[in-house]
This record gives sequence, structure tokens and C-alpha cells, in this order.
Amino acid sequence: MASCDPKFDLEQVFSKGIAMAINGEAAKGDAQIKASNDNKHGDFQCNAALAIARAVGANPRDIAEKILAATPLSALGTGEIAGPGFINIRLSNSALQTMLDRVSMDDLGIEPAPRDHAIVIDLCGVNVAKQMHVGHLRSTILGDVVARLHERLGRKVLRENHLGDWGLPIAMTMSALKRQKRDLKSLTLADLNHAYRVAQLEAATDTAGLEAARAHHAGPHRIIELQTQQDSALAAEQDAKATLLRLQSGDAATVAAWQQLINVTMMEVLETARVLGVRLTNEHSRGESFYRDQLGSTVQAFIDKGLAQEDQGAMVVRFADRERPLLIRKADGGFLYSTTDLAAVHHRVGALHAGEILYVVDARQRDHFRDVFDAIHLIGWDKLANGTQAKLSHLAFGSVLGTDKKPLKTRSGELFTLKALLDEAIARGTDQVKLRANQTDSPTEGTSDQEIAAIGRAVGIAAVKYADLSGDPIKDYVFDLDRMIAFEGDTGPYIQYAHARIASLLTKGAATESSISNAAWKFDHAAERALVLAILSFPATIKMAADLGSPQRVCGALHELANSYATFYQACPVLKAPDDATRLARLRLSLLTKRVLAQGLDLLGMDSPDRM
RNA sequence: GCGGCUGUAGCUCAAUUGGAUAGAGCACAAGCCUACGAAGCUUGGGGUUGCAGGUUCGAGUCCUGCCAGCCGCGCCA
Repeated sequence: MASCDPKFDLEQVFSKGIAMAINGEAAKGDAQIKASNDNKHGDFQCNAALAIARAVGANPRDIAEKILAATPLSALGTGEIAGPGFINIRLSNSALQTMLDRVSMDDLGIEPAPRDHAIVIDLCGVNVAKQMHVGHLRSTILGDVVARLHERLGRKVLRENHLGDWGLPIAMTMSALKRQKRDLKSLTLADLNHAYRVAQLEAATDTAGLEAARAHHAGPHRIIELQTQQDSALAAEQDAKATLLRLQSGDAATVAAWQQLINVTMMEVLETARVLGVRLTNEHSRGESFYRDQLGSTVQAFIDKGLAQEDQGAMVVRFADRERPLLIRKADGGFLYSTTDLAAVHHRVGALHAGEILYVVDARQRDHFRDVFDAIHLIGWDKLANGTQAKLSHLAFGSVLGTDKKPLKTRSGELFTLKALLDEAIARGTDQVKLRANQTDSPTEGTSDQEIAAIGRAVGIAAVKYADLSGDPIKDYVFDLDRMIAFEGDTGPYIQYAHARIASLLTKGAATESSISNAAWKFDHAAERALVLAILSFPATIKMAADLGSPQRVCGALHELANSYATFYQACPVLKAPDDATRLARLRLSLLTKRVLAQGLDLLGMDSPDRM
């Protein structure tokens, strides 16, 4: 089947040409085909001659001549040597037409590339009894988009929400709730979050403060106050530890209460996922507690293979190239989150047969994952049954900062929960839709309230998600509500708007579907040609975005496409085109653009309404 | 102290992994709705890519050294 990727086709023919024209090692490199950033330099360019010339000590323009002469380019277009040795390529209309035929098929030219093994995507990562804040947005939607990309490419994806549902913090929350005599049946996540914070504060022993007070001979009141505080903190800690022990030993009442906390938390998490349009349900949730019975054997396995040693009572794994060890068991015999992570990899590779595990987690845990991955390599738990090695990677993203450029900690984060952000985005989106629907002659005039609400939601959510997905994940960003809920310029709604305009155009076009889809391609105008190239670059972008875990490339390609369409729309009348053939050809280009936009928006987890 | 990330237009960010004159959006200035949705389009000003060296025909991108900010570093998750 023909390709619809000009870059791929050019790589093929130029590789042949280079192999013919150049002898030896110098011809081994890739053909270095790039899209030209200025159409004065053609549509694409081949930059291989420059590198080869250096390797063989020849004049780059001479090398370019030889390559061009040996390259069977004529089916694709024409080449011309320029500058120090670039080969500028202009694609022929017939080649572009062939590619457009391919890309307008059902799969939009995105060919599945299935693999033997599934990819596990570890995303969301919420903790029981903790409110979701804007920081959770990144893990959840980044993970969801990367999952969608892989799914679209025919790969089996296992989403795993590694829920923090085990350990002392949960026990602290439970014991705090019990002391407050709260009825667990009527609790909301906000209540749990409050209890969680109270528990944290209670347990904060101010030992340093007490010592300082003594050293500075503070008044007896101050010392007694601090002493009392410390005593009650110790009592709270004792109580929490006792609760944890009851939980771990399976005490029925404690386990029931614990399950109730999980239920309350998950209800809100799943509701948020639903509002966000993220594919995350209860079946994707596998909390830390799932691995609790495997922690002992995990540590034992490392000991048995001589990979773990005792150090100051704790059990650690050491690495050849660094000082920092990985603690896998505490001196008191308790386990750590690293132990859980090791057990989780064991399960994911061993039982789920994952060929790849991608952790969509905060960049601050880089060292942690490096240690865990290396420990896994040491013990060989990344080996699949057929002997291949699973790939472990960490898609690290930066922190959300407050306006003071400091990480949005719980205290200030409290002001803006994820739910509040989404509510605000939806409210503003709905306002905008209403504003237009109230204007006479607006395409949305007279739209029902119910539909306006649905569109407003789609627009608001797209704005929030696009703002987060369109940048490099590794970078921190300052939380700015107005930036996250913008509807103009390089935003989600801009893409949706291009889509809606086309939908409206097609409705008014009144041409039958078959007359459009059978129309001959035609793209003489520069704006039409630019649009065609933007469409054709899309399938390759999807593959690359999936490989690199880079949703921002999808955003970039979509913005480029929507922008190309807006320019085309301005410059090229569609319904009032000079002749029938042009009108149908432009309708066909519009229809194809609409389909690609909708596909792209779907991969980003955004709706594409026909009216907005 | 060791390690990591970041530094690009007034602000927020890109830059197809080393290619030609570093691009968008916001903001600012000037135009465009009796041709299909102005959430749009066109045009303009705005840059020593933190600094200094180096490699290369070619560096925002690679190497070295500085500077600044943030993050991590054995019994929290």
C-alpha cells in the first residue's frame, strides 16, 4: 500500500540514491530528510550531502550532485541543489494526490504497529483521603494521552492507577477520624482531606522547638506548651501505629473503615476523570495494598541473590556507580514505597506480561525511579518469558508552581483544587458559548440550554487540557487560571473552532457525500498546498509523539493544521468557488481536514463539537 | 558536598533531536465581516537563545567551565 508520508517516501528513495552514489561507511547514515521551514526552499530538503562530504573530504555540492543524479525521485517530485549542499525537494501534484488518497482512507493513514507485549502506563497516582489538586492533572491527562496514542497505534495498553492506599498516613487519617467520632458513611473527600491534614499536624513533633526553648531558657509556660504538644503528638502517633497494625492484621472493623475511605476517594477521582474525559475507571485502579503480601518475598529475593545487604539494621541495595543505595526494608522490619514499586514491576512484567512500563510521575522522583529500575535490572525482573527485556521508563513532568514560583504545596493548593479549576473552566466556556448563541445570525442561535451546557463543558475542558499538554512536560509552570482557561490563540478551543467552522461549511455545502469524496484533488493556491502538507504530516507526528511520549507534538501539529485551514478559509472561497470542480475539491479538502482535526482532538482527549 | 532539571521576544511557550533569515500565542500598533462562523485572518515593531570558551562547513541543540533559579540525596509516600 502506498504511503501517505512524504518524509518517509523521500527517505526511502534518497537512501537508495545515497547507497548508489557513495561508497563505504559514509553512505550508512540516514538521509536526513526534513520539512523545509521556508517554502522558498521547497517542501522538504535532504541534508545528507553535507555530512557525507565531511566524512569523505569532498565538496558537499559535488556530493549533492551525485546523490541527486542517483536518486529515483521523479515519481515524487523534483530536486534542486542550493546553498552549501542542501537538496531542496518540491513534491509533484500527482505524488501529493496519491498520498491524499491514502490519508483519506478510514484509518487516516495512521497504520497500526502492534507489538507482542502490552505497555503499562502508570498514571494519576492519587492518595486515599487526599484531595486532587492541579498537580494530579498532569499525571492523569499526560498518561491518558500517551495511552490513547499507543492504543491508536494498535498497542495493548494497561492503565494502572497506583493508588496510595496503604501505610501510616492512611492509618493516621483513620485514627484521627475515629477520635473525632466521625461517621464514615457520610464523609466526603474534602472531609477526609481535612482529617488527613489534622492528622499530619498532630503528628508533627516539634522536638527542635522544645530543645530550642530549653536552651534559650524560655518561660515555663512555653516549655510546658511544647511538651504537651509533643506528648499529644506521640499519643497520636501511637494510636496511628496501632491502627496500622489492626489494618495489617486484617481486623474486620478496621478493614471496613479503610475500604470506606477508599470508596469515598475513588468516587471523586472517577468523577473527576469523567469530567476530564480521561479513560480511567475502577478496573484501572490497583493500589499499593495489592502488593502487601509480596513485599516480604520481594526483599527476600534480593537477599537470596546477594543483591541486598544489611546496613544499620535496614536492608539496602547498592549500585556500582553511585553512593546512594536503595532502601527496601526499614530497620523495624517495615517496608517502603520502593519495596512496593519493585513488587509492582515484578507483577507487571511477570503476570501482566508488560513489554514496557511507563511511569507518568513527578520529576522529583527521578532518582527514585533510576534506583528502582537499576535494582530491577540487577535482579533480572525485567526479563519477559520469551527472554526479551521490558523497557522501563519515567515520563517525568515538572511541578505546578504558585505565583510566588514556589511549588504549589498543600496549603496554597487548598485554594485551588482540581475540581474548582474544572468548574471554573466549564463555567467560562459555557459563558462564551451562551454569548454567541444570544447573537442573532450566529450559527448557534437558539441552541438549547442542554446543548449549550455540553458544548461549554467541551470547550472549557479542552482549554485546560491543551494548556497543560502543549508544552514540554519536564518544565515547571506557574499556575495561572487565565492562561489555563484561554479560548483565543494557540488553545484547544482554537482547534475546536476550526473543526466547527468546517462542520458548518459542510452542512451548508449541500453536496452529497459521494460527490465530495469522489471529487478530484486540486490545490493550486499556496494556501491549499500548505494545508495539504499539514494534513500529510499528521500520521508521522502521531507515531513520533507516541514513541517519545510527547503530546505537545500532537498539539503543535494540530495547531499548524487548524492555522493552515484558517488561512485557506480566508483566502479560498469554498461554497462560492469559481467553478464546480474547485468547489468540490475544496469541500473534499475541508472534509479531510475536519476528520484529521477530530482524530487529533480525540487523541488529546478533547471533544470536537460541530457547533460552538 | 554530590547528583539532576531549567534558563529563548515585555509575559507564557515552540523549534521535527546538528541545518539556511530562531517561530507561535498573549500584550502593543494598523487593517479585514452586503464571500462560506471575527473563538478568525493579514501586516508591523519586538532576540547577543543566562555568560565565556570549544567541536563543526553549520550550534538554541553537542563538549568544558562559570552564573542564576528550582528539585533530589538510607529508614515518609
